[in-house]
Amino acid sequence: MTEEPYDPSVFPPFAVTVDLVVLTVRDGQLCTLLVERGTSPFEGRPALPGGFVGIDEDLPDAARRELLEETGVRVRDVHLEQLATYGSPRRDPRMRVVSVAYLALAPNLPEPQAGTDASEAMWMLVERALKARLAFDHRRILEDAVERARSKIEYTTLATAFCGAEFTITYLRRVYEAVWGVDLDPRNFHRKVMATEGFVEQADGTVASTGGRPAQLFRAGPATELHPPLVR
Amino acid sequence: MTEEPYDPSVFPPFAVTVDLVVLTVRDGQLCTLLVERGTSPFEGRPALPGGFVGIDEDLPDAARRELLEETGVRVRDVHLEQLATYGSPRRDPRMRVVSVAYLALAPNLPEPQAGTDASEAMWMLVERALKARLAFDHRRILEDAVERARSKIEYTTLATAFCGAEFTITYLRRVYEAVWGVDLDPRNFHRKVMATEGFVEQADGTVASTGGRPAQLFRAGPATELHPPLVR
DNA sequence: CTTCTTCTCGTCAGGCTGACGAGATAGGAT
DNA sequence: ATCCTATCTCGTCAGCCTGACGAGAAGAAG
Repeated sequence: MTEEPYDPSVFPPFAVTVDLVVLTVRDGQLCTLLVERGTSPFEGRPALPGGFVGIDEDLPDAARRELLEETGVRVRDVHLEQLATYGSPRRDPRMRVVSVAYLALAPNLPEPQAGTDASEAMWMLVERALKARLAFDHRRILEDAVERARSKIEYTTLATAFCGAEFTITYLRRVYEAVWGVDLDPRNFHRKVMATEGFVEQADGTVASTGGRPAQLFRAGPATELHPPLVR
Repeated sequence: MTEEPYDPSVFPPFAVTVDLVVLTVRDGQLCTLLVERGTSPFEGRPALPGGFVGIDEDLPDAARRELLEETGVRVRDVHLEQLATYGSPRRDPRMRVVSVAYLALAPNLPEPQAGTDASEAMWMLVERALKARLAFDHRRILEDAVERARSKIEYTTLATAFCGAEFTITYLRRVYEAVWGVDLDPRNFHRKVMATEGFVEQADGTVASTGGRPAQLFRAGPATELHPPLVR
């Protein structure tokens, strides 16, 4: 059952696609980017952005390209990582498709602009998207993505990927609260973040106000893992 | 760039394979299963077991089939999970291949038997395999698999997948020591495992000896996650 | 019976966490 | 100007968990 080289007839031809779960925090709530399908199957249903991988295109490149085409977002600004691969024989009724799903974590992005390729893209609350009738097996992919994000911010500094270049400790806390769906004690959270070396580092501009005492601004630090982790 | 249905010419044809990283602990050392390639490219080099996915075959089924064909191991006895997907355009010089890698954790298995399909399979110390010149990008896949296994036994009960049906706490500790490459304090490890509800449960047969006081036998318990985790 | 080995149970100091008090520093109302 | 309110930041304290390690229990070997 090993490979016979150079004869394409011996291996079955698959289509390979990438699907993207783009997560962000808008107004303190976890949102994901969806597009409305314009063609059969699942016409009119919301779906994850994605598309076919070119025959000479690397998988992460395909993910970056789709992200740019469908949302106008450059990957420079977002964290992108492979999530998992979904290849059930009947997940696409037309043909055998294996889809490599990617997870993107982005800071609060503007609403997709009409008139661009991204005009059909929209942000939806994750909570609502999980109840919607998504195309293909995209609901399952979204579930897996959210669970991945929830656990990864426990033991890595990835929560800063949801923030802009500079942010306050409170904003970082709201990210955790949105992703985990819980309330955290502001004082303990502050202590914990400041005690973790390399998680955040102080930015010069030291203030920003929301009605109370101004908060100091921070940047993401060089650390990538949290020892010990921030537990849910 | 969206899909044009029913016309196979619009999407590029890929070959899809599964590759398997089978890890086990033999003689207190972490080992992986390799096969020697009999054909070009990389003829004669050690490689991960694997092969093409059938056009109507689900990905986990293909992994189970390859595992059985190349090692004689039934998946009933092992833990199998998807690791990641590797699809660099030039990872196989013959054609465009996307490989879905699976990670299998198995209890101490017998040496593959000569005369079977698995006759070319062999166990190799992971440490040594990582220095060997593996075929394709299999070294990278093996690195990722080992790192996955190392971190997963921190916060899940998966270490029991390396044990047989019944085992001692000491054997479980040796699994951790082999996978992590560290020494653990037997007394603290024992306390920690016993304090984690559902990690292990006592088996009736209460003894087994290795020169000192007999140890009690345990089975894997119903828990799947460790709260709090066992830290490296 | 003595010695050796390994398993199992305890002890104790130090660190981390959750719960919560309280001062610091701003804007807005009177 | 002064008070009020909201938020940020720093402290306190008891309780749990961890690492380091002592010591008895239970068998094998000589």
